[in-house]
Amino acid sequence: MSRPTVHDVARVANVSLSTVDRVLNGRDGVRQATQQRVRAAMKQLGYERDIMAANLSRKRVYRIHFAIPDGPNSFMRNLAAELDSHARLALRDRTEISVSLVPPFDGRALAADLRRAREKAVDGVVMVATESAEVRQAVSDLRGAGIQVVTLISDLSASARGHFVGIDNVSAGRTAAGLLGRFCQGRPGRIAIIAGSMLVRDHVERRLGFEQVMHAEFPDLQLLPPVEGGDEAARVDELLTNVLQDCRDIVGIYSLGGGNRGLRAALDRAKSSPRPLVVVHELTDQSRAALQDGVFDAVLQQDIHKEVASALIIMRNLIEAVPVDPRTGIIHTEIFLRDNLP
Amino acid sequence: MSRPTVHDVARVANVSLSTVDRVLNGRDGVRQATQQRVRAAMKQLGYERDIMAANLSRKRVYRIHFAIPDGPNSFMRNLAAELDSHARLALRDRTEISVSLVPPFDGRALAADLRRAREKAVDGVVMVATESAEVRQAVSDLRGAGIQVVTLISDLSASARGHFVGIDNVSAGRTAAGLLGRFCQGRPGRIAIIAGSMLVRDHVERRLGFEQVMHAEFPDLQLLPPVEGGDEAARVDELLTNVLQDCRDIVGIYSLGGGNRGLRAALDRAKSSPRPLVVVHELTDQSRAALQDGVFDAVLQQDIHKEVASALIIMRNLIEAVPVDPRTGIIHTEIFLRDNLP
DNA sequence: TCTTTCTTGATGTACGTTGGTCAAATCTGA
DNA sequence: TCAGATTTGACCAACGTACATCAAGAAAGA
Repeated sequence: MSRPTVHDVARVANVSLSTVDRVLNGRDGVRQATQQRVRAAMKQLGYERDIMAANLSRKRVYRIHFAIPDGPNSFMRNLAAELDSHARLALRDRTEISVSLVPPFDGRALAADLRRAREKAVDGVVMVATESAEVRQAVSDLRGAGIQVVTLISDLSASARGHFVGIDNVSAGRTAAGLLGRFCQGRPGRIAIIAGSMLVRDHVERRLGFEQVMHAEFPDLQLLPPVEGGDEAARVDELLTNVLQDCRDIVGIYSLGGGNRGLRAALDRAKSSPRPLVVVHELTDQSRAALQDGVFDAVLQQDIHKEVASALIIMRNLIEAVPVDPRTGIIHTEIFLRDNLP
Repeated sequence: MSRPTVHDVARVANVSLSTVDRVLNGRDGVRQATQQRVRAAMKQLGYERDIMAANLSRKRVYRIHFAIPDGPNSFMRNLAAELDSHARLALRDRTEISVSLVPPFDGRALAADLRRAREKAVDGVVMVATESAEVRQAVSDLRGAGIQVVTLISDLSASARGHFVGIDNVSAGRTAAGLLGRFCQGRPGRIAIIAGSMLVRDHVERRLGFEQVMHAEFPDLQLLPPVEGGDEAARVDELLTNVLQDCRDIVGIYSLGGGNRGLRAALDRAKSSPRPLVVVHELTDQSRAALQDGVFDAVLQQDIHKEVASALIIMRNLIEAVPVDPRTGIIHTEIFLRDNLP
């Protein structure tokens, strides 16, 4: 009726409890033939070790380290806050969370932090990745040391990470294009793209998806090459102001990174007419207000709370070598219009 | 360093282990004053009972019952399949899932199933609610018997349910209107609304949100009164065909329930030109194909997998009397265009 | 003061697992 | 066949909690 225990396995395999334990925990001193018997019994009974009892016994604590970008970017600030609130709750589940803030878009700094995590001998590392050879090396070292790695929000290419948690950024870019294209319907002109940095994969992928759909479905709209604002409001403001002065026929803007305060400031100053249609990422106080005021038309968002929760669940499963449902890591991109603001 | 245990509480409160146990588990025979001391010690130490150890000790199994609508509706079929796959995994967490399929839109049948669940003395019931006095009574009886209730996908009004898991349906309706309105830009005409039944709250709420935004923001578009297709393809086909024949100036259609196969059949037969813009709910094989073929323009979706996972987490917390983070139950409405199909 | 009732403490067993120790049984090789 | 190594079994204490029993102590009523 209820689930089988080691005792049941021992009885069926006709060995002692100790032997089952030896097989289960990979200790040596068990003959090959006996191991087979025990494993057969486990399979026959459908035995699964009771993780909770096991953890209780060995006083296990999962130690998980988060490496996330520092800086004024309000999205990352929210992420840090989210981690703080999770840290308290996670203790209930024997999970200890540490967080370090690393300089954004700086592969070397991230790699250094990963090395520190390896020395602290944590069980797992969750990071917002920056593309660089050093980072890929550091990740591979972590995995070599038996430490699980999950990328969050921004992925690493061809890396040996365990899993990625975040939205499908190519799809997000395509969505942005689908919306912007339809919203601009029958109004030919140019589209400006503002990114944070092409060193982070999420931005690269968003751009890719955006351009795919724009070229294929809305050939009337011409794309300007992306400008990189480093996710900083002041820089975005400056760059966009220049762009708006240079091109008077901008009908749409896609901002796929941070610094939306600067975006709005530039738009308010330019007072173009008709105003360009604007799709941005991340719902913050600024972007929400801009949506309500009709300055932005759509905001694409990822739910940080759910991302952190997913990352923790996946980490636990990876550490326990439990098969991970790939759907767990897929966070859907939410679309906010003025009408469905929460 | 590590979390405090009952032993620590006993020591600080200067009582025996037995007394702490009595207070913790609400057994009687402890003086008021002593109870205070113990509780104070728990607060001081930040003691939280180790649920895993507790469950191990008392051999607890969470028994959770799901009552979901039966019928050919592919959305509900997916839900049933999802529950099956969860049932296996949940055993790991000491959770036993039972499922019963009840006739859709039938308050009496649902209430009867809830009564059966009460007699089986499960720990919690998750249901897709149908509005009816009998259901409300049955829910109140369940809670009276100490059984937790969570509504899934469709809520109950003014009910004593513990929580709701699902999308914000008013917001979904508003989103549909925002999209449909913009897509129909500058093309005045009439909008048809197809619902399943006004006995389920999700449909009522979607309609409400849709009409709010349509009236406020797109006064050029006139709304036809909703037709009720019972989420059945054949009936939807028939009803919509009639509507399309009666009104030649339909520019948009919002289908907020099931039966999208019928919707598409009717559209294919009518061959209106220009074709009406269509927003529907739930991504199925049919709706996906229609999106790709350009017959549907947007599909709003809720992620059943995440909903079931959330419902289970919330149930566990309710049963354990752990405070529940209200965000856990909020599932975001996903929007699919042709460009971001997964 | 003595009995009765209420309150508290001490102790033990259990849950399913881990991780020991120690001795007994079994298998090697010479 | 015997020493030596290898494999196995029997047992125990722990993890943090639940739950039961019994006895000791305190408070209340007679």
